[in-house]
Formats: sequence, C-alpha cells, structure tokens
Amino acid sequence: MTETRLRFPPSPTGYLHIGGARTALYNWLYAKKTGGKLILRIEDTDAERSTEESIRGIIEGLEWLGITYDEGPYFQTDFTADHVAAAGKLLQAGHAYRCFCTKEELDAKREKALAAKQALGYDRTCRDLTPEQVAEKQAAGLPSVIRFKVPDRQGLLGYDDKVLGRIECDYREVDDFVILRSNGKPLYLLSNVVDDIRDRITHIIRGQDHMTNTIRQVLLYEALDAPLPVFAHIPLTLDTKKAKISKRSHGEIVAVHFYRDHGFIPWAFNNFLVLLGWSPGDDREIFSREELIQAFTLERINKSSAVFNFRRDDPKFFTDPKAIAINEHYLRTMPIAELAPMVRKELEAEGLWDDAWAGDRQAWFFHTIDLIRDRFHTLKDFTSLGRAYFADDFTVEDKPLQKNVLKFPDLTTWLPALADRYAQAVIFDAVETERIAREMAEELEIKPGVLINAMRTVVTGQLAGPSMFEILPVIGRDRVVRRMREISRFFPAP
RNA sequence: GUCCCCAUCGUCUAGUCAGGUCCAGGACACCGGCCUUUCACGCCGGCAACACCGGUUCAAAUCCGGUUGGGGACGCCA
Repeated sequence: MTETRLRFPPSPTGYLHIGGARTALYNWLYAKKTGGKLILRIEDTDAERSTEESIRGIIEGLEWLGITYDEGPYFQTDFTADHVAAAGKLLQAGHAYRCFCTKEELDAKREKALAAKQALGYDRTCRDLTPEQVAEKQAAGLPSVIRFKVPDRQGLLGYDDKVLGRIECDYREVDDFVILRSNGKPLYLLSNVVDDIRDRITHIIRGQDHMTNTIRQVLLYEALDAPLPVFAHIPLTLDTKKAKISKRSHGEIVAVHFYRDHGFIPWAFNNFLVLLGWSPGDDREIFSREELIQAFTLERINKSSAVFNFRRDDPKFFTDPKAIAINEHYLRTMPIAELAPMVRKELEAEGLWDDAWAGDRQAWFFHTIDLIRDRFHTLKDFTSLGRAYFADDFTVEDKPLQKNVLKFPDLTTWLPALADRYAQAVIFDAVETERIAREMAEELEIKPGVLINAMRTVVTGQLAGPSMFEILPVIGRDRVVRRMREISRFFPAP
C-alpha cells in the first residue's frame, strides 16, 4: 500500500476560520492515523485577493492549533507553468477548446437566464468552432479562454465519496468550464487538480461546498490520465441561522485567532472542532491527541451539516457553550505542569509575571493555579478573575462589595481587628486562620460568614472562589493583612 | 430556475448500512435539589427529539416512494 498523502490548500484571502481549521484538522488526523503526510499548499492564484498577511495568519493559526504539516508551504503560483502546460495538453488532445465569448456577453446571458428563471450555465457557443474559425478570430486579435470540453456521453458521471457514498449526476448537467483565463492564467479547477496530481495526493478531505467542483475535477483527472484520489466531503459548519460560516459575514467570532486571543487551550479547541461533524460512535467526547488519532475514521464523519452555536454579546457565553465547556474541562483537569506555561504567557502579557514563579516559588505557582482553576473558563480568567493572586491592582467587583461589605459598616473596625490578629498569629495556615476568624465572630456575636465573605471580597475582589481559608495562605499574610486593613476605602468618606 | 447533498432533544451527537434489545442513549445548555463561609466548583435529579404522508413488514428512527424543510453549487473566485 502506498503512503497516504493529504493536503490542506487554503486560499490566502483572510484569516483562518473554524471551517478551514476543522478541514485542516480532519486532514491532519487522517494523515497521522494512516502514517501518511500532510501537505500545506497556499492557493494564491487569485492575485488580487491574496495577501501576505493572510498567509502569515493561516500559518500562525495552524501552528497555534498544533496542526503540523510534513511538506510545504507550497505556493500554487510557483507552478503556473505546469497548469498552463496542462491546459495546452488538454487543448491539443481535444479535451478542451478556445472560447471567444466575452465576459460581458456571458454576464448578460447569465442575468437573462436568472431573470427568466432558466437554467444558468454556459451555452456552448464556441464548442464547435472549426479550426478555421478559431484561426480567424485569433488572427483578428480576439482574446479567448480555454474551456474544458465535457464529454458528450449518455449515462451518469460520478465518484464514490467516503462520507456520502456514491455521488452521480448527468453529464449534461455539467457546463464546459473555463480552465485558462484570457490573460493566460490558470483557474482553480485546473490548478488544483494539476497540483494534487503532482503532489501525489491520495485523499482529498474538503467541505461539501466543493461537491460540484469534484464532479468537474473527476473529468479532469480522466482527461489528464491520472488516478482518482479518494474523496471525502465533510459537512459544512453553519451559523445559528443555518447559513454557511464565512469570514465576511461573521467576522472575528469564526476566526481561529479569536479563540487564541480569548484564552482557549489549543488542544481543547481542536477537541471541540472535531466533534462538529464527527463522533467516535460511543459516548467519549474528550480525547487526548493520541486517542483522537486512534479513534478517527472517515467513515464516522457525519453527512449532515453542523451548527456552530456561537453567541455574541452574551456575558456568560461569548461563543458556543460547548466549546467553552470543553475548554473548561481541559483547564480544570490537565496536568498543572502543562497548564502552567499557558498561564505564564497570560501573566507575561499583562506584565504580572515574576521569574521566581518558575524558580523558588514554582511550587506556590502550581498550587495557586490548581486552587483557582476549578471555577475558571479560559486562560484569560487567571489575569482577570484571578488577578488578586498575582497582583495588587485587582478590581473589587461591585456585587460582592454591596452584598458583603457595604451592608455592614462595622466591618471597618472588625476587619482591621481581624487583620491584627492575623498579623500576630504564630502560624498562618488554613486551620489557624479559620479558628481565629470563627473565634472573633463568636466574640462579636455575628455569623462567621460576615467576616469570611467580607474577607473574600477585599482579599480577592470576587463574590465566589475556593475555600477562603485555603486562599489566605496562598495570597500570603502580608497582602491579606494589608487588604483587610484598607477596607475603609470602600466606604464613602464620613 | 437547474443540479447535488442532507433531515433524531435548543446545540453537538449515538442508534440507520446488517428492522425487534429504543415509549430513543450521551454531552453541552436550561430547570430543580443537595453541599457550602461564597460560587458560573462538585454531586443528585428533571425537562427535551425520530419533519410530514404513504408503502413494505408480525415489527420501522432504521428499508422504499413522495411531500415539506434546510444547505451547497451553478464566476475569466478559491
């Protein structure tokens, strides 16, 4: 059996979006599973829309996701000569012909057909031009494109799709498509096939929006006398209104970099993505890299499209809740040693990082992450909700302030008093701080919760969090005492 | 308009190919309860779907036909 060779061929006309990322992931998984190769090919034949920035963005996106490729990036424009040669060969062999119809004529016909609700498509005007007629028009300097000549055959044209099964349509339904523009530049349908043949691609995993392309490309493989690769058309990712997700209409929310910038763990995002159109057949949903490679098969890819259930401007769910849930799962369960570098990056970006946390204080750093991560959703939470553990410039949220502090003006004396006891305590650990706090509450004849919740508020800024007495030693006696003594600053001046 | 594809809880899906074990399972979300100094933590429970019509069959989510609905494509874009 020959080596499997797959490719991911993005067109560099924008950022990498989740649909493209998922396609890349499926190709990558299949390559890994079969011990094959993944090739990255930048399809930049549309010079007007291709940009350097987009190429960089796509590569960075793949890198962030951890989708590695074995060859490339190749650039399609580097192989223009091959494409042009192939077009010439098809012309010579009678598989293609020159067409002199102008864009204007074609546009007019298309619009007319659209208005009359007639079938769209090329009417074969130039298909049967005699060699003399062609020579005459060329001599007159008329520009021409090269069109593929769809064979005049009875019966059905088709191929076997790995996920959809047999796909067929009538030969007459396929238009004679353009393979070379009037300016001599090749077009996608041709370039793509020529490149796939040269790169010896064995499996093409792409979106179902390519199904009509595949039908036409099957003809190209035949005319070019090349073996047909295996095709697998994966379902599309739709938005909540069931429209195809696109960069243009959805913007950042569908961009891979959005998830990087919102504190997603790369593998968690892959794990979410793979489930959008594939399932292992049992109840598993969380997979390590190796488990997923092992479990992944083309046969278990879904036929029907999936809705990416993202939300906008929702304070709780800024994107698909399931994506967040999977991210949380990883955030809360992965080995601290793997999570710590990601947290470090977040802290560094906020200017909060202290090198000691990678040295003498690494145990503290790991313990702190472990203590607070249970309630976090993304890596961003470490520098927002968890800021008080790493810095003094944290925000005290209004809700706990109202509920736990301002409601009890006596706290301006109670809390500094408790702070004094903490300052003088022989030991400052969870057991001792709790004993002291409860003892004082008893003396004051108040519920311990009043002191505890007030402490939580001024020490962490948050309404909720881990056990208060676990928190205190982590934040450290000095900081705790200082924050408790400063409670008056939250009350309006008398 | 033409062609192609698809159709199970709000969302992602299992079950469909080999009909009975499915008055349909899991996850997320939602709702309720418990735990707790707090909580968007944890634990327990609940709500919730086979698009419709017909056929085949002792038996249909599963097979067949039709209807409806959704999506995609129809470029000298990729």
